[in-house]
Amino acid sequence: MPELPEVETVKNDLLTRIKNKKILKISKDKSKLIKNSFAFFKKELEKASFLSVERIGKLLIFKFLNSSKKEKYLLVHLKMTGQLIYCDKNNFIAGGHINSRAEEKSIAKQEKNVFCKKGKYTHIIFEFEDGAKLFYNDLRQFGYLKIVDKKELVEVKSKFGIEPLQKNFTWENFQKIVKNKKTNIKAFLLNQKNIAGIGNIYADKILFKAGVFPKRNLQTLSREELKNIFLATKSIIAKAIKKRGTTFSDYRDARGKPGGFRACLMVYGREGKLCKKCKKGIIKKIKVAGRGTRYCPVCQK
DNA sequence: AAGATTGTTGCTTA
DNA sequence: TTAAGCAACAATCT
Repeated sequence: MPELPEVETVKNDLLTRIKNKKILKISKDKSKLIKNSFAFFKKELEKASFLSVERIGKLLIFKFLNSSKKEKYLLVHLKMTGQLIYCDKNNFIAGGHINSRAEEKSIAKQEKNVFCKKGKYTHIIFEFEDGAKLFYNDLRQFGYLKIVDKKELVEVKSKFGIEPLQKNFTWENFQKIVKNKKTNIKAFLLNQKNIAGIGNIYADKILFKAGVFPKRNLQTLSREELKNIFLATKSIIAKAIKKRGTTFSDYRDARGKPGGFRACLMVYGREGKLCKKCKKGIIKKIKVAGRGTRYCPVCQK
């Protein structure tokens, strides 16, 4: 599932490829993913160009000027299974050439649900002036696209907490957010109003690294445990971005490629297996904050 | 074939 | 008033 590192990777991939390119045409299969009317969506975006691509939490923000030269923003949330796949006019999925049916098939086999052409789960296609295309694919169709103005953007942005890789994510600020909260640590990490961008996979990974049991209440955590969680958050998010994100099932970057962080997962998806760290504990799966949660009973107290 | 999957919202309760 | 917790929702796979 795309969380901060995955969305950051998509953002960076797209930025270099679509910035300032004129959008000629937008077509759709299912418009329910678009939260504006499709007529409005087309009218605003066709003949415009994306001036920048930004990210806050797990949300992508594409800035553009509409035909009246008003600054507008396209918000894209990939939720669980959304993908933005960029493909140039020669059918290069950026980073790899698809030039034969056989090759395409073999790639589709290894990486199901990735398309250099319109596929079963392609819902929206952006066509650019140079013949390149951007595919929005979404198997479960939980994601959304929405055009907003500056006022609404500010409103949306204000709901996010601190970004783990920004300067203001300091030990002091972290302690401030924790203060007076009464929930368990996993729910705290998942809440986008506290820290922006952490999802289920990275929350489990952070708590494993910090050696903290996910159900622990914030107020019972020692200063040292909190500091370990703070440091683990920083280092894990940074490392995951370096590895271009985690692919568990559906996530792909804008080049259609899986992320490289999966091998680094210590608990997610490893229930019933021996803990890689202590080699004693068997990874357990429980429910915390309504989410499947994996932990090592030996390493996490 | 029911249950699991996760990110987010909105409702209820404390 | 605010936060915590929980159900609901989206569509598909096992």
